[in-house]
Amino acid sequence: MNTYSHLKNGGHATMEDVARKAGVSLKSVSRVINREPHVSEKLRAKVEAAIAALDYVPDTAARSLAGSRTFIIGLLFDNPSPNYTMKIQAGVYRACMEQQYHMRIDQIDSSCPPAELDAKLAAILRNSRCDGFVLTPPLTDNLQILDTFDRLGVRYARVAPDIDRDRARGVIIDDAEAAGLVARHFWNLGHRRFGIVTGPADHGAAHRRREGFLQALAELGVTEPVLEASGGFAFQGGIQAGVQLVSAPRRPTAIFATNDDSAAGLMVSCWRAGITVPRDISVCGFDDSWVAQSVWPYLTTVYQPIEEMGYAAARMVLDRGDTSAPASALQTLPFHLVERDSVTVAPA
Amino acid sequence: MNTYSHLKNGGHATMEDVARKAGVSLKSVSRVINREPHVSEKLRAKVEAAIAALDYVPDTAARSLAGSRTFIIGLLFDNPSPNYTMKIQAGVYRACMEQQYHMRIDQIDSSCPPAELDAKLAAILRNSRCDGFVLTPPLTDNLQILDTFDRLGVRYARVAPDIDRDRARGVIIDDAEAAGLVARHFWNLGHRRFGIVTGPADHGAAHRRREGFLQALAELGVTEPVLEASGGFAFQGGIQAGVQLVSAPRRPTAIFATNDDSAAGLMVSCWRAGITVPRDISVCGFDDSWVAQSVWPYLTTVYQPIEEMGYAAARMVLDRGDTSAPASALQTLPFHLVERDSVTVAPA
DNA sequence: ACGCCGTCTGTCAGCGCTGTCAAGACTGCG
DNA sequence: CGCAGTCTTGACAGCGCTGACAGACGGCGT
Repeated sequence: MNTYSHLKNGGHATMEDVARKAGVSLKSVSRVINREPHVSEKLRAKVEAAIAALDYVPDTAARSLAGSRTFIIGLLFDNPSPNYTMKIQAGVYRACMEQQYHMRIDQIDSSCPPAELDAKLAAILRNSRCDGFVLTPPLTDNLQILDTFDRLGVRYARVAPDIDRDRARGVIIDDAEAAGLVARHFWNLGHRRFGIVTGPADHGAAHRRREGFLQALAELGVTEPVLEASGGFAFQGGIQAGVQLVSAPRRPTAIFATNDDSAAGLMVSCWRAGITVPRDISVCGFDDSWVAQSVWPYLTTVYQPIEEMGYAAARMVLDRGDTSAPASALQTLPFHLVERDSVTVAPA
Repeated sequence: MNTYSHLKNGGHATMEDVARKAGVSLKSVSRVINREPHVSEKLRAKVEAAIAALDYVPDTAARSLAGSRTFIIGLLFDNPSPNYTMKIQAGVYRACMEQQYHMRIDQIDSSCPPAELDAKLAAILRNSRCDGFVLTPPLTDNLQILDTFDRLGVRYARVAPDIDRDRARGVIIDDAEAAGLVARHFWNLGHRRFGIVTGPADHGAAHRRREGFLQALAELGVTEPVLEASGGFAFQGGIQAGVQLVSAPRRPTAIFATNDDSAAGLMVSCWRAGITVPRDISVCGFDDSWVAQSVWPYLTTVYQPIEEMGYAAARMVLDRGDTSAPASALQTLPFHLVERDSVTVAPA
């Protein structure tokens, strides 16, 4: 004998219950729920009161069966980093909740042969049609996926797009500017000899971070060449890069590792070479990922609003009504430096 | 002018198309799809041929609207560790794909006040009714959730349950046995003085790992007391535990950190104290998480089949038909030792 | 021969909602 | 005062599928 025993349906109010209670037609309830125009204030109030009274929640299955929307947005990823993916996911999830949407998740191995990728894409598009997709790196820059979506008129937003940036909606941060911030931070602490652990050659963000760092340094008047070593955005790569950097004749006093994983590896190399971080060398990472606080000393790093990027991308997919923004708008989100323990003043 | 232009629906075959093509009734197609009994081989073959020919995929929304199933299973988590959660999620996802199910994800903050938790649960149960849930730690052992689900007759499976283990379906590993394996591994390498970094006091698995380690050591004939320090399953805690362990008068030569994060912290303490891992001290972790390969030396650790646990739990929720197994069956999955670089023979 | 039961197949009414269409209530204007 | 145009509301037919039910058929016992 529960509160809802007056309802035919097993405990769940339906739109019909709401309509009856409010004394209006089914369609009017539907209009209120979908925020359609041309609904009088009075009617809206009545319906909303009835909805609240009955604790009514529209049935997604029925809505998508009857209407043209599916109330699902898909998150496509192919990222080995669980931290990154989880954060994006949390953001997308939050956006979905706000709009009564569901989130679907699909992993795609973008390194597989084109034919296989095609099949996988077709399966995703067919099995559960979504109202839109959020693309995360490296899928963000996969032309095959982009072309397929554009050809089929599928709605999507890109997280951290690199190539062809204004091809579609996307969310980015200003990597070059962030790297410049690191450069100036080092400089202000008195550092004058610099090193950088670069990322994968074909990775757009990695490229922009390097450029930004180098250019800021040049603007600061640094003439001594910056030592470079490739870390491939990986822990192991960071170790190897560290070995090179640390044994250089004129050793840098400050090294910018372009992501946290390689920064962690770099620090290991320092330890092994008997160099104390940050006393002898300052190390700055990028991402503020989980690993930044799983190393010692805790990593000074650039915070990237990854969850916010997921959120923003999802909103771009969701906000269909908003025709004011062009379909290819790029949104730039703020970053900031997280000062922890791996960076300090230059040694005397 | 695409391949499917003969279909009324926009490119997607419906059950009606299949029925017409196979020359059978709608209901017969439905029977084949749902693997209902009393379907002749001949009819099944015809229908399956038509399904294949039309590339037909049943519409989930329609199925759940018409039938009693929703084709959604929910994954409830409240775990700060993205690694763990991602792995569980991958397993659940795989199980869902196999059965044409969707996966829903909901984060619940189990530390919030009971009233709030109740509200959150009600919202989840109401907003998108699921056919069942997978509960991950620490939700697994949350009595309020368990009670609510049992009272409402909601189907669920528990990942790594601790208390009240045979209250419902669940997937576990034998933590005590795994810890024993570590103990014997140390022993076989000649270690005779041991330490352990324990986990949170109220954490069942942490407790069992400690017990298993201690008991195996006792069985091996170790009489010297095992040094203990609490690491709370965290990096920072591992550092602190390491400080204690490392400065002990009769320093252990082998330390079992009951999870990888605390093992990473422990190793940091070793470095800082001028102790080389594994030359001076062998360190073994537990979980084989991401961090195990983000430290140097790479961590020897116990692999826990986390993704498999998610998969198995999801299967328990999905396999409704299988009445052969009791509703409270526990499934125990295998683990194994991953030998990397942080454990070696005892120093002379 | 008959009825009974078990197997196989089909008919049909919705599930809860939205899109379409149309009607009623206004408004402004000639 | 009448008419077109706009705003507001409602009636109704499905969306694609499943559950309940009924009919057809063959083998069995009596």
